Amino acid sequence: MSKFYITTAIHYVNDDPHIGHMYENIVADVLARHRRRMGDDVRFLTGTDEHGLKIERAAAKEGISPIELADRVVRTHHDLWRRLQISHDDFIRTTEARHKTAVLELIRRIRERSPEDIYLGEHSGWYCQNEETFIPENQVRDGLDEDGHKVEWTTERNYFFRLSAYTDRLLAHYREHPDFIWPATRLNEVVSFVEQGLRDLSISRSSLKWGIPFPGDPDHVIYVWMDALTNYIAALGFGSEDDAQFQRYWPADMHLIGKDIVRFHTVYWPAFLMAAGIELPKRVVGHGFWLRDQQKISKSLGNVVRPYNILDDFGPDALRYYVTREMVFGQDQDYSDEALLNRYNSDLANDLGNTLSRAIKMSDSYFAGKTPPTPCDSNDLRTRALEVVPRYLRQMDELALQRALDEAWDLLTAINGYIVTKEPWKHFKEKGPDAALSRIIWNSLEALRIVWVMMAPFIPGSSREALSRLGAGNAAPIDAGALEWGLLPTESAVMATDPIFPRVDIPAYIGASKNMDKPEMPVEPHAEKPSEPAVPAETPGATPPVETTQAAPPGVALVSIDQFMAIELRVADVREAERVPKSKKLIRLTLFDGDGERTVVAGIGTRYTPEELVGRKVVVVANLQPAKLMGVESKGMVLAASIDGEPSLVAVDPGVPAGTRVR
RNA sequence: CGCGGGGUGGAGCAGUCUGGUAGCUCGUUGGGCUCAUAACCCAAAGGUCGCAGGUUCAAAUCCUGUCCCCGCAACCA
Repeated sequence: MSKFYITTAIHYVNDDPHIGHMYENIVADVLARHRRRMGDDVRFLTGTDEHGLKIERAAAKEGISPIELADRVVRTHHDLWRRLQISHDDFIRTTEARHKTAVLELIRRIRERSPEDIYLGEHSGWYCQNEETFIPENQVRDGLDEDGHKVEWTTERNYFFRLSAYTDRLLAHYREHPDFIWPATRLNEVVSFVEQGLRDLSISRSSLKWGIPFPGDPDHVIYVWMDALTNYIAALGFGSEDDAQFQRYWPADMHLIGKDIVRFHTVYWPAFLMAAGIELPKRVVGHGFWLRDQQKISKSLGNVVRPYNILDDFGPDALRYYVTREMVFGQDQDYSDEALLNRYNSDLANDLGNTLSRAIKMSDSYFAGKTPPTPCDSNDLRTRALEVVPRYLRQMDELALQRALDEAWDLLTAINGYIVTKEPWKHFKEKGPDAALSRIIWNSLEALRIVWVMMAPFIPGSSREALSRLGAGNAAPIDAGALEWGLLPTESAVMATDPIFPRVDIPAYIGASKNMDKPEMPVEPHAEKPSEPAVPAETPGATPPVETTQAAPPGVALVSIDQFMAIELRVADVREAERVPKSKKLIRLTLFDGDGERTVVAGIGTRYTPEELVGRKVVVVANLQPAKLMGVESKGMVLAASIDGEPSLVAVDPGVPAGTRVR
């Protein structure tokens, strides 16, 4: 029996899981269920990443400890995976003792085996006193971070991993293991990244407290990737007294992750393992993203998809089927409830469910509530099944889930065709339930049984139910053997009951739940959601988008009239306007504000042309801290309403002279 | 020359690596059936595969150029 160890990324507990996380776990689950049924000794791991600044600060904001926050969010993760029938064998949290043990052991081994590879060095960056942390370069503007706090160029002593020493070894590994990274386009990206040469990696922070203390230097905690990635071996008991599972299951057969974190899994992680003398995972698979209206999902766009309503109303299998059927594995795909429901109606209700109903109904009425007495071992359906099943298995092995489903449909469609051709209802009227009719119905049911067995990893709950209704037995194993032709028992009770996938009236459903797939619908309503602060771009585990901070909703923080008056808003005339070279949406405006001219750069180029701006009156924030954008100094800011990123300038009546105060 | 993805019948996509009658799902139209969930079956209409060159007996597929769209990054003060 071969083993199969598959992992998802560990999801960051700053928020409830969205469609991207669900997709990842569903795909991993489909693969895990498939391998299990093919007889492999499967180990399926998922979990949560709980350390880091983002959690630390979100917890502080709520006045609770980080672990309390993590505990709470983890509950919703568990809840969701249970509802989606994710069959993981283990769930790891980076705050668990076993995880800490493993991380410390990994570092110990690296130091023992490659003493030069972890060293104390200096890390320089923009440090914010107020937040006690380094701010990524792209969040620093003009000496201020995103929240307007002052930052200083600071040097901190950190522990480093000598990643630079692994360039050649990594490249050699990619060459010798072309399957290491999937799909191939990702491999190319990684190779070209590594070929540019690698820089050493900072693996500790003294400014951060919520993490694992660095061994031998408790002023530091272990930073991000050295912590997070280790979960894959920590869950197997690496570094503990009982590492039997590690011996058994490592190296992982597949790390399933989002395409955004492929680099960390194919560069950092293998380098760490090489340094420690541990075998490398066999394969890293980067899946695509779910988009919303062709756009990346992000909180600031307000388009985070959490189809909990679909789960409530249609159960896990509608969602499981949709995400695996609709997405070409590895590529991006647009999500919509409507597309999901169309799939549900046309595939699950009309094809899968309806065919089940019609076959069962006939067996029920022609053969007294049972499967027919006469089986059949040679016919068109059997021939088709014998062709389809091996193709299906091949597609499953190649991660072509969509095509595997296509194969199942090939047989399913053949069943409908077979029934129409044989016209069993006519046969019954003319000749009654004879052996010929028995064979026709039995063949249909048997082919259906195989279809539903093929569907089992994708829609396990419905498959179990369908097989039971078919008379295949409640407890019949859904294993590799179940894909053989001829297993349906004769004269076994069938259940002709309600449709397994009732059709849905899509316009009515969508009309009735306007906000159905709109954002922010948690599994369980939280009393209060932490609005998380900006985060370093390198967020491990959090699959798709690194979500950006959204401005607080109205009514959260009140400002006094004095505070408001401190902002000087003025009417200004646009005297000149031109696009900032090479920029997409920046326009450089020369404004007359009553006193003199000033240059303001505005990000309105997607909506306005320079020509139409000249001569307009705009409202400008006159006393804003200047900032440099694309090399152009901007002294102020033009007010505009923004609809989905499309700006619309705030206007005043034409007669208002430049310089007039706005309030 | 920043990095990457994409442009294929009305919609959404596969096919491109390994050139050889352009395929799938949905939708549309006509017919059939009545066992089934207004389901199912058959048939038809509908595409010069973004554009222009080139290689070739043959190009959606290979090469060159070009236009457009979308992510990331840079620039949303």
